[in-house]
Amino acid sequence: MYICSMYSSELIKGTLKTIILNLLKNGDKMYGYEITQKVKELTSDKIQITEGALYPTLHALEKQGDVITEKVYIGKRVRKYYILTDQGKKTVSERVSELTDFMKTMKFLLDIDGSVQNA
Amino acid sequence: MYICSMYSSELIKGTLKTIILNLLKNGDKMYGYEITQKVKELTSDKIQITEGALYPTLHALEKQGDVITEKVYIGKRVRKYYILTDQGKKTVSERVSELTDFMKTMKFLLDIDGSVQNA
DNA sequence: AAGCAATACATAATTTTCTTAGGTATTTAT
DNA sequence: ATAAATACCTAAGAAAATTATGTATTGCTT
Repeated sequence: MYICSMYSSELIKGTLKTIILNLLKNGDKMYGYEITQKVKELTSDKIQITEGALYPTLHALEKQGDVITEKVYIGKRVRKYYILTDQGKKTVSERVSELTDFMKTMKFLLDIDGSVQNA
Repeated sequence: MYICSMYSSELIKGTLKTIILNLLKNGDKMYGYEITQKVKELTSDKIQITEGALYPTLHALEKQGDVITEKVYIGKRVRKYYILTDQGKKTVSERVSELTDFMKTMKFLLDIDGSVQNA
């Protein structure tokens, strides 16, 4: 899984596209490595995206038209920036709403018996 | 995926064990079919566990010692009840805490840029 | 200057987990 | 009678991650 340090490997999957798209939401262009570092930083190392998960996902997002890319050379080293398309913007809000709704449903489902979770 | 009606097939995976274990938390013994119906009912049809996902998961939970089973015959039809073990109780609280924490992390990660989600 | 860590990209084999599709059989409602 | 609901199960395939590689540049340390 792309989560290494904190969460068990079976817990949550399928949120990677949502995480990536959401980071690009406000028009920032970001490159792959930058995304991994940003997520790591924002979550205090709780979520660490591995490269084996990241790059195939970025390529899939490009293929389905949610992002376009822009290569930039920093010296001899290449950086591939990812920018959200208009379609991508639609996808982000759909995905985030969906995830928000799912989390509400899960919260209800897990608290339903009356016991209160420590959080 | 085991979610049919509402959530996209890529969104969330890996929460099935947590859902099942949590339903058994307060000592209720439940059988497979009952679990699918309970989840369907509690989530207003938003989450529908398919049998192809359910039974292998139940067998895995038994194998790893989180539940034990008890066969009961209702007429000629068999029901296999699942009951949480002491180890299972530990697993539930770990899983639920983990999921709760992950959802908090995700919420922070998705709201970080200042925009407010409609929920 | 050598060597290691960090930066930056990428793919491939494997594993896990779910979907889809199939199978058996009993009970209840029409 | 026959269809729908109840109740169990497995197997083939797909999707998404993990783990293990690979390449190459840049910066830091000794």
